[in-house]
Amino acid sequence: MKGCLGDANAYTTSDDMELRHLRYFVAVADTLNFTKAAETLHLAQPSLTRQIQNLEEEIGVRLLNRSKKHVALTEEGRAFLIDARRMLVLVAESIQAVQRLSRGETGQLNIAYSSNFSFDLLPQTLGAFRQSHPHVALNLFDMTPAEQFRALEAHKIDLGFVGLRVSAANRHLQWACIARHKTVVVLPTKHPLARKSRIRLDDLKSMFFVGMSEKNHPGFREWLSQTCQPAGFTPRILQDADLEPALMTFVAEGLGVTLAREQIRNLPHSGVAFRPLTPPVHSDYWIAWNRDNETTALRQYIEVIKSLTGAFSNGFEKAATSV
Amino acid sequence: MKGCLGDANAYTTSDDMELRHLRYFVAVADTLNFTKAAETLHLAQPSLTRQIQNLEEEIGVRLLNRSKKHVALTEEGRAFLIDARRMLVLVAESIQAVQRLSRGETGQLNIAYSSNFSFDLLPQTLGAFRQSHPHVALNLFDMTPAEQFRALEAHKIDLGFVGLRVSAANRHLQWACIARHKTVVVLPTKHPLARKSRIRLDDLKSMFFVGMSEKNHPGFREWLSQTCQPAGFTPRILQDADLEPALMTFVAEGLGVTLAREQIRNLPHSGVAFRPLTPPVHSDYWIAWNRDNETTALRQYIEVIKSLTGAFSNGFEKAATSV
DNA sequence: AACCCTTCATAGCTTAGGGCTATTGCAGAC
DNA sequence: GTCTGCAATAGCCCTAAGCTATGAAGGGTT
Repeated sequence: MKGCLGDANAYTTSDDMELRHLRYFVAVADTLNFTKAAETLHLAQPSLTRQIQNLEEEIGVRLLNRSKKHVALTEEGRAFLIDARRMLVLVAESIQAVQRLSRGETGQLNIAYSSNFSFDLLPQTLGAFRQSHPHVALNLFDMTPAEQFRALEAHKIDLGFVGLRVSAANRHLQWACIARHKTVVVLPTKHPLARKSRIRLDDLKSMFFVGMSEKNHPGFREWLSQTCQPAGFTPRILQDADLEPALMTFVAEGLGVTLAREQIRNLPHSGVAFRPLTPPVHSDYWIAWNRDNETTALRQYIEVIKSLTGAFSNGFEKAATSV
Repeated sequence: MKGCLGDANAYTTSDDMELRHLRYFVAVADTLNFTKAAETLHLAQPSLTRQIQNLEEEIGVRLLNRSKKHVALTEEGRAFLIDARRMLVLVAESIQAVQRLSRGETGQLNIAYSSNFSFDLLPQTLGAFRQSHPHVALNLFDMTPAEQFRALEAHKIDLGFVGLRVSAANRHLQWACIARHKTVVVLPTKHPLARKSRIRLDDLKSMFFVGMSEKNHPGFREWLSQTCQPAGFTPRILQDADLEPALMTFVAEGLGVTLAREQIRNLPHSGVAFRPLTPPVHSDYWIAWNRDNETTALRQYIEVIKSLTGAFSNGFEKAATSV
């Protein structure tokens, strides 16, 4: 695969043949007339003659039989012509392919999301992007946020719908806030506070909390603390849940209350009540990707996401996208 | 396939990309280090830097991310690297293929012969050639001499075991005499002359002859006349045969006598006798090929033929091969 | 035969650009 | 901070690709 440095044979395959020679040779072979070929190449005939001579000398094989008056391909010339055409086609196609790639028209996007927190933005953005970029392959992966961060670091995915922004994360990460969700209090139905239709943060000051494990949901504790900070307390977390269903169970069993995005209501639940906060508190939803992995397709997908989110919650993404 | 002259897109696929750019790019991609890549290319680093810049500018796509200190491939770079390697491999392989072709190691040989005149030289030469040139494809075609001449003219075959040399033929033909056969008189068994064990040409002066049709065996009449000329007569041909079996039948039926190579005895015959001439008369056996079609493989096959024929009948081929 | 036309090869000049050296500028490492 | 490693830039040189002019050799025409 590499340079074949030590190989004596590789040396015979002359290193100063160039595509120019192939282009010229094909032109001559097409017309079997140096003068006409030179014209179509916008070239003087002696230059062409010389280059073809160089080519033949280079590979050590006579490709053309020139009798004054008639030019004909030799057997070798016929064989080489086929290959020369193939090479030129391959060159042109490769360039076009890479250009399409750089325009975001082709490529792959590996996207991770958390199924536990299904929200309708993902399919919506995928649909819109697929329409404008039909030749980009979209590969979806269901991962916990922690898995997403690892996959981002290992370059296994290009974009993660991670939810919470993590301050301590890999500094190569790029972030964008794509939604702002209402935060709700999750508490047992038989909890005294459940009788109130709206709950103040302050009401939660002395409560025990159930949290999401750092192992699966990095940033949850930090987010919870920051959310409660305006009320002047730090939530005391008694128990961690690995996944959202466990969180619901723990709350139902009275191990504590918690805060979550209002989408958590979509999860199946029993014995659990949801109450809005008053005044309302919002939680930003973030996506993350690798700064050094900014494919055009990725950038354009993020643009699609932004334009869609901007449509239903305008005004905040300017601040959000700034790192 | 051709130049795609009118196509606007073809213009974007820049015409001054060269294999050099690919070689350099692959080197850089291999090491991800301009300085080291330049070394392995026996090149100064600034030159390499410039060429890679040119390449990127040329195709309009950033292939490498250079942060001072680290060089990395972009998505586009990864894609292009694969193609670049493919192209360079194709170039090297094409050159080697055409070189093998020019050394006669590969290729095709289309060879025609006349089955009616099977003589052991053809299989013998094929066997020897196959051993020294195992990768040359040998295609055999059974044709009458006339068909061979037409096929030679149409470049459908590369070499014909035509037998008789034809003076009026295509002037692009090249000839070689590869054997000298004894000429025998073919006559009915009940013919008075059949009682003699040896016949003088002179004995045939007043006979009627059976010949081979010009349509299938061009040159036969000429050969017959020239053979009889030393005896001072021109054979009178009453009847032409299209193929050798018919010739035998005609002779057996008493339509006339004829002359032929002694190999004609190998054909099934009844009512026909063969008698040597005294003094002995010889007939040269010729092969023919196109002067403008002299593949190396063909040339080497002819060499094999000559060396084999030279082994059992030395001395005559010098004169014979001269046109 | 004389002539012209076509076409490839050669000679010699010009110049673009590929390569070189020297240097800068930046980012990590110590 | 200083040192080191490495890519980019600046500016010069010289190879070689391109040009014009000319030669030479067939083929066709008169």
